[in-house]
Amino acid sequence: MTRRVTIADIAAAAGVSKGAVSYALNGRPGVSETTRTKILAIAAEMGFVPNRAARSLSVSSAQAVGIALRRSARTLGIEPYFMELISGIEATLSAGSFGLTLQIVDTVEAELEVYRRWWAERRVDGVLMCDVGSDDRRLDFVADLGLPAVAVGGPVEGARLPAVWHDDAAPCREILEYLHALGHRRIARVAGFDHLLHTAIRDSAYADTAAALDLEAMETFHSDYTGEQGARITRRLLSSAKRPTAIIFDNDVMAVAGLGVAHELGIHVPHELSIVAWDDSPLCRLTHPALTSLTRDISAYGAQCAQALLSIIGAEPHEDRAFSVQCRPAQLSPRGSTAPARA
Amino acid sequence: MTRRVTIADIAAAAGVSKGAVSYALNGRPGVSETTRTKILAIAAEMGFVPNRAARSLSVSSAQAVGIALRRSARTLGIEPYFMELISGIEATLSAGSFGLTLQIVDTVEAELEVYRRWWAERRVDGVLMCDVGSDDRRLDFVADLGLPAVAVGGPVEGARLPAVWHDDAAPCREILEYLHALGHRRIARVAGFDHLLHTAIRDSAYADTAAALDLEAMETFHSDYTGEQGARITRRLLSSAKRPTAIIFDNDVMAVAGLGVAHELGIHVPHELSIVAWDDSPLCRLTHPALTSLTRDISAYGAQCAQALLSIIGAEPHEDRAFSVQCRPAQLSPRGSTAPARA
DNA sequence: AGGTCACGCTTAACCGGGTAAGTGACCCGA
DNA sequence: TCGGGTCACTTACCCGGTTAAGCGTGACCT
Repeated sequence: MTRRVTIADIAAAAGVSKGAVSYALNGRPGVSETTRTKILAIAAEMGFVPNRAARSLSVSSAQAVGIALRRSARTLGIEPYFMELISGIEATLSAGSFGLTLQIVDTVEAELEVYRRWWAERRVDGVLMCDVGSDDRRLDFVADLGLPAVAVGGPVEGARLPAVWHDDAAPCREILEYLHALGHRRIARVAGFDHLLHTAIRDSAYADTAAALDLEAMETFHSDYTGEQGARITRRLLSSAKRPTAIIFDNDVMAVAGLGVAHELGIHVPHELSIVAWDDSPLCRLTHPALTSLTRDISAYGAQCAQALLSIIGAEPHEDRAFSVQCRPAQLSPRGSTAPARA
Repeated sequence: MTRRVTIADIAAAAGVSKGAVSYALNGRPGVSETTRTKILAIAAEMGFVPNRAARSLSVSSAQAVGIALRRSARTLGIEPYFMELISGIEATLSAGSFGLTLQIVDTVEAELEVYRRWWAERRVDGVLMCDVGSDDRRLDFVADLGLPAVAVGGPVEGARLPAVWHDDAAPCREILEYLHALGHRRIARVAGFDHLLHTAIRDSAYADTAAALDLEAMETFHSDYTGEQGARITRRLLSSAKRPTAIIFDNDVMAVAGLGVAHELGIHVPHELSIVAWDDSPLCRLTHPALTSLTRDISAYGAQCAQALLSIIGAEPHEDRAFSVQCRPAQLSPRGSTAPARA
């Protein structure tokens, strides 16, 4: 294992100074084309890769972005959402030769502390914030810190921060009208954390749409996105006297759990109960019947978030430095879990 | 947003030199207790956090480890395994104030290139390698590179690298004997990638155990761990003339898909078909019936892997610098998806 | 009293790459 | 022929934290 090769080594080999090598490698003026080619050739031959720490120290940029996830290991593991998001983020970042630093935290305080440390240490150039809440402390915190950040979700009112989001209200209307057209009049919804912004948005979208349709019942129950909670709520719903003929779940995991409960109670899906899931992961196609769900390209979403962050960091050509980006809303993919309500 | 505070600022405020501040902050001898306390107080008051790049540059350590995942976004998303593993890894790392750098790659070549770059850039101090294959190019590659690494899985023969693994053979025997005791004589197995080391180990463990028992059939079909493949193979198995009475799946995702296929074909689980899954994620408890599965604590496993890596990096008290670590094998958790075979 | 040693601190160099300022050499126009 | 300008490169210092070496002071020993 030989010593790493530094620009000093290249300079020596090429018979020029460190400075010339630096200019040559960074494509800056200051060296002749002949010398540049020679230096590049030598650098390639010696397998030169610049030391990240040294570069960071002088240009003061980490060439990395951070993401702190505040969800339990179990939720993170089972929800395909996060890994797909990360994979999309990662693809964009590595295309721009940025690194991704990941940390899992317990509490908001811990999360804020991570941001503070990352920024003070200059370990990251910016962060992506998931699970945006309706009145999120983190937004002001990072803005005060001066830490470049993008909110993954929104829209964020009076934002001092750009957000990448999609319209959640339209798909809600779409689902409800679809179920209504199928003849469903008693509909329930198992929602996610009620403190999250998109939950609030969906809440009111459902309420508004329900009011406009002649529904007998449209109730919402908040949960924590876990299968256990999803199953528990579904079990209660399906055991009630006037049970709903359709249930909408705010994520795929709860929907699968709900389907399990229906099986357990001998309630046939879709003949006796229709099920709709948000977030069309492969999970929705695993079950029988396959779940009708709201499809969105989460990888692409992650990619857009990363793009937005790179843009405010300034690593990107900032022609389209749009402050907030709205993505294509989720599309309803009808599958086997929805059917006309029985008379 | 004021300028970052550096040790020079603290030195000025305390009326001492940069060197003294450094000694004080790092708990090294060279300053009196009085001065040390004073410096620490001033540093705390000014909110000092050392610049990571500067420290890395002088001590040449990145205080970060890397993990490159070579799986498609969809597999990563849906398999709870990875996120649980990462969460365990992360917990240990952040306890030692190490960062985790994540990258997703397509090919082995890309993965090797990532390792080379990370190490050359000194972006990481070591890496964790998942999905160890039976004749894995990566092992020699990183060893040649001199990049500290730990294999997540094993055991690796003639290893130049430590590995953290658990006995896969014993649980295989346990499953097969359990199913045999339940009266099953025609058993099938839907396995994972055949190039992976643990797949090979399980292959021979099943073969050996099957030979010792009076089984009518014990066939294995390799797949790619996706639900689609799992469903396809299960569909073929259950449509055959002499269909198995029990199927063992090498991961939870395929098991859930298999259960879906059984429902689809009107085959009752567990009365007509028993199902066993490896890797007991919450997914296995979501379905109805809940899946009998092999439980192991994946977070804890990840934590041990990270511990091993920190130990060879030298960041840990290396009392127990065991070269390879064997963990507690998976335990069978019987649930509703297994029952006595029908006569 | 003189020598020695430990302590507490400063100085200065170093890690490796970036970059402003400086220096010849050369060309060009007046 | 000389001033002015450009080109090609070197010099030197910067980033911020670490650390070997140096140095003055006081204590302790003989």
